[in-house]
Amino acid sequence: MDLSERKKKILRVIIEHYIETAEPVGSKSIAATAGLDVSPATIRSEMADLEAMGFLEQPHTSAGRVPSPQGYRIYVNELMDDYRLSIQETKRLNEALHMKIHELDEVIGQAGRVISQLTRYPSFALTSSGSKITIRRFDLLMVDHDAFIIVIMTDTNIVRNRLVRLPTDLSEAQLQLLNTLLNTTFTGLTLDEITPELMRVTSHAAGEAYGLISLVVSFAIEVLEGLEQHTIHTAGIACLLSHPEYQSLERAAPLMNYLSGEPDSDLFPLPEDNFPEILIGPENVADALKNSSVVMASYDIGDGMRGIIGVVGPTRMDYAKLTARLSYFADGLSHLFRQTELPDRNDHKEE
Amino acid sequence: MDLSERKKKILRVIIEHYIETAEPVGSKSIAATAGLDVSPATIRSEMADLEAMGFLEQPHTSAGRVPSPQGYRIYVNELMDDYRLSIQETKRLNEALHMKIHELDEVIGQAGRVISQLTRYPSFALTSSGSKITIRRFDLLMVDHDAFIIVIMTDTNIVRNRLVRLPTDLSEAQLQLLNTLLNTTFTGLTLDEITPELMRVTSHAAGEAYGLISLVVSFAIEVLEGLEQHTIHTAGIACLLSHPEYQSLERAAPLMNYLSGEPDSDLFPLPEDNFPEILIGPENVADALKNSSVVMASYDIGDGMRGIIGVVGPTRMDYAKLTARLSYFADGLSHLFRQTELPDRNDHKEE
DNA sequence: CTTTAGCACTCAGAGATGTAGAGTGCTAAA
DNA sequence: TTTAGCACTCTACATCTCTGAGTGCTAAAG
Repeated sequence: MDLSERKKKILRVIIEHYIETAEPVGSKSIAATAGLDVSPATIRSEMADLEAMGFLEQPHTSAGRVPSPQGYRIYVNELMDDYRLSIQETKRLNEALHMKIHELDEVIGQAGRVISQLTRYPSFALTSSGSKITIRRFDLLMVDHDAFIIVIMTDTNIVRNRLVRLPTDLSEAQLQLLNTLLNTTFTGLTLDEITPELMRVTSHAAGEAYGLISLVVSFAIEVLEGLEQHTIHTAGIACLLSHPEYQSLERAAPLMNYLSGEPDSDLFPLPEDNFPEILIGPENVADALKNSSVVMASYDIGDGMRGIIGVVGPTRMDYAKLTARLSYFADGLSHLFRQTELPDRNDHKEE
Repeated sequence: MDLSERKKKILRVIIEHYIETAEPVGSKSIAATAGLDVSPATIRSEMADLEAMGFLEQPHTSAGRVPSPQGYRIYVNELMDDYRLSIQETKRLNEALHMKIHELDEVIGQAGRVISQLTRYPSFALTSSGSKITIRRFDLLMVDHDAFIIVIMTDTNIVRNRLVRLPTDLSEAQLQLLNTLLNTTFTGLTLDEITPELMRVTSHAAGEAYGLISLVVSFAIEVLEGLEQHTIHTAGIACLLSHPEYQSLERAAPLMNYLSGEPDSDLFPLPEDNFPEILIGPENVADALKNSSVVMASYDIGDGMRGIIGVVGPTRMDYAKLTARLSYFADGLSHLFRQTELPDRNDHKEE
């Protein structure tokens, strides 16, 4: 992109002005604001050029200019300054990061809710396991003559349990037998490797504990499926309504519907590096997002899993501020997961 | 309430008409619709009476009448026919009830989402434990020289777990000791009975396993707190936007904000009997709900716990249909919990 | 006493009209 | 290349009118 310095400056001023006011920007206000000492007329001809290049759009003839998605893109890539978080902001973020790590799902959801509150945009949160998950160990705990608890732990250190009540009685010895059988046969297998075939063979070997094997293993399958499925959590959908671009229901309703019905998690590509990812308008895959933007960051959960957290809003968002906040928060989450105890983080973020 | 038969009939027709069309009802359309052969003029004077009694309201002089909350209340209490679910509806409801019982929280949430889809209203779901919950048993599972899993089971048969990693090593024997200590000292206690005092005393008795006791017990406390706290799940908030009364943002935004920020669960009184509860407009405690109605039903989870599921919508809702659906669904959930396996329910619901 | 027809009255909503203001593009001069 | 000037365009807002639905009241009829 070979834009003259002046064009760059003008584009940048327009975008930042528009991000703040949400109203089309006219040549006059630019001439007044910008450090460049030229008349509105000059700005006008530059703006006409920028529009011809596709970086600006005009809602109608007598309105000012509005950035196009490509305009935002070039702004994000080349023009935008890094935003330095203020001390208050880091403080708030650190406070928000003071959460206890319980169930993984809970943390994910909680993180989303917090981010939504902090940014005043709807948020989404999901996890992504890089590799295939397997069961590391089974434990069966007898609680009653006809009931026991299955405890399953994956190689990613996630623990799930279920209470099972049986129609028939059960001896401690049986349960022991079953337990060792499970641990020798079904550990270290991915979802694909647990075939009905294998289950049948093992069941026969188990003798009287026949039905129990399939009971436990199908719970294991459920767990693995659940973990690979990456359900996506959304929070703060109502935040949309506070932004001027969603004052009309025609604009707000489709997006809200999309977000509240579980959006397809495949549509959010995992940011590869640790830097936040920005998807502007039509860069989004999902139709419902074509008029909106997504900013997201990823964090390390440990054990080969990553989490993604992001916000959805109008294309007119303060990308600089949002990426700064999100990546700080994501970093904080990584720390949190790495050492369960959050370290003092009074330091400012250094780019 | 001593309303003449004719007044009752007129009120009923007005309400049902309004529920269908969402538009103020005029005397003419009533005269045409209703089975009573009187002229619009007569209807008018009756309507004037009904308005004076507080059952109808007039948006403005030249509009028709609209039911007041009291009008709905009398309709719900006295005038409304029981709605008989159609075969398709029972079918759909039964299909929706074909869900697997995993984690309790999951079922609660799932039920809410399903109800929202079926009714096209936002839904909420929560649980309520009648009595105090206690821990029934502890299990500690060693997974590594420096890590173990805490498994806790409540007297309400809820099982929760957590993986704990320690800075120091740990022997199997220590864990055994700890386990028996926990089971003898901390079972059967309510949240209030687990005092810091008790923890300190027991910790000393534990000797070297000092810190571990408090680790496990504080997890137990977390679990108990979590269960007593009744977090409320909401789903399908965006459904609001499809109803005419929420076309304007001033009406929709406060309610959506209320629902998406976690509403206070105390504001939803537990329906005492098994019949659905209806709260019309100002009958609601929460300010945000004063212009809306809530219909809810409760179901039996077992072990002294009940679940509540309900929908939120405009006061103009088809209460007959909603109560029928909700109570059918709630009954289904009760069955589901009672026997984990849903029985054939091809029968229609008998009042 | 109740019901009905007739009639004047009220008021929201849809259209039409006018105006103000912001912003533009073009042209010609600096 | 930049700038001032100017005619032009178009939205937003306010005002106005008109229409139609629905009412309440009154007086006559059952």
